[in-house]
Amino acid sequence: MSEDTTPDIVLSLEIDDPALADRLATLLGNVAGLRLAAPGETANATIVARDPRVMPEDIPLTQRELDVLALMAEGASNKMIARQLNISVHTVKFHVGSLLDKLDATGRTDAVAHAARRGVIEL
Amino acid sequence: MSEDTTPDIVLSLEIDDPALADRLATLLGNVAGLRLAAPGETANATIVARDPRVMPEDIPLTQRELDVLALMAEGASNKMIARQLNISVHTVKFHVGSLLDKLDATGRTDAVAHAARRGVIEL
DNA sequence: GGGAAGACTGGCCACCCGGCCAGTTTCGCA
DNA sequence: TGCGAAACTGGCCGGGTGGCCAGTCTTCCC
Repeated sequence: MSEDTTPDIVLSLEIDDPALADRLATLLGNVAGLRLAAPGETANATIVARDPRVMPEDIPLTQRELDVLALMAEGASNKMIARQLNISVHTVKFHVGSLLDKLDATGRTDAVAHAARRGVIEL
Repeated sequence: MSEDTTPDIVLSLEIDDPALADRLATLLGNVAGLRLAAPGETANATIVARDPRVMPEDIPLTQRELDVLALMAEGASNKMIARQLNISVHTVKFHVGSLLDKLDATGRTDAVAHAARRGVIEL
């Protein structure tokens, strides 16, 4: 049945919602040139869906907090952030404190992890 | 054309490889019940493909280092990690030091960010 | 005019972090 | 049997972090 050099595209599904996963599997099963990955098979691409219940509201961070957060994610210390942003270390601490508060984090590492999880920043 | 309550599933594409993205777009464009997302539209699911060239070598971390790393990503302090793993704070520091070394990080926040980027851990 | 929010700064302080030194034990492999 | 790797522990210490207090300035809005 095949023709030449182009094999099927192999897709894997990572969908939280069982109903959606089912519909997709059914629809994609009938598409020529596509194939769903067998268990353990490495796919060319993955279809993902974040459960909408998981990301409720986005956190209202100010521009300055985003600036600080981005540098934190780069592993910068308060001193380095202060230099980069041309503000005092005290001000950096002030913004970091707000971030820990808003992101419900216990420390800067936790804050970066939370922010990445919620899509506030991209690692 | 429509029938009842079931709208099309909206898919967005996030594919590094232009050729693959093109093939998928073509194939999926002809599937009834599916639709590709318009720019800015929120999709039900996203098709992603990580460029294999992007993840070269994996870092040889020991089991214990992975344990520590996972807890670090949760925002745990050295003391908390020590309690969790039933080892001394000194030993935790020892493993953290190795992690900073292997992950080429300047601090624990940087280490977690690097590890997440390289797929060593999942946030 | 008064209030609220954001950005900014300072001092102070307990605690944490990371790097240095040193050591022990256990395990697998040559 | 020795040798390295991994895991584990200790002391020490400079610097970083986070929380508390206090304040100023600007901007926006009622």
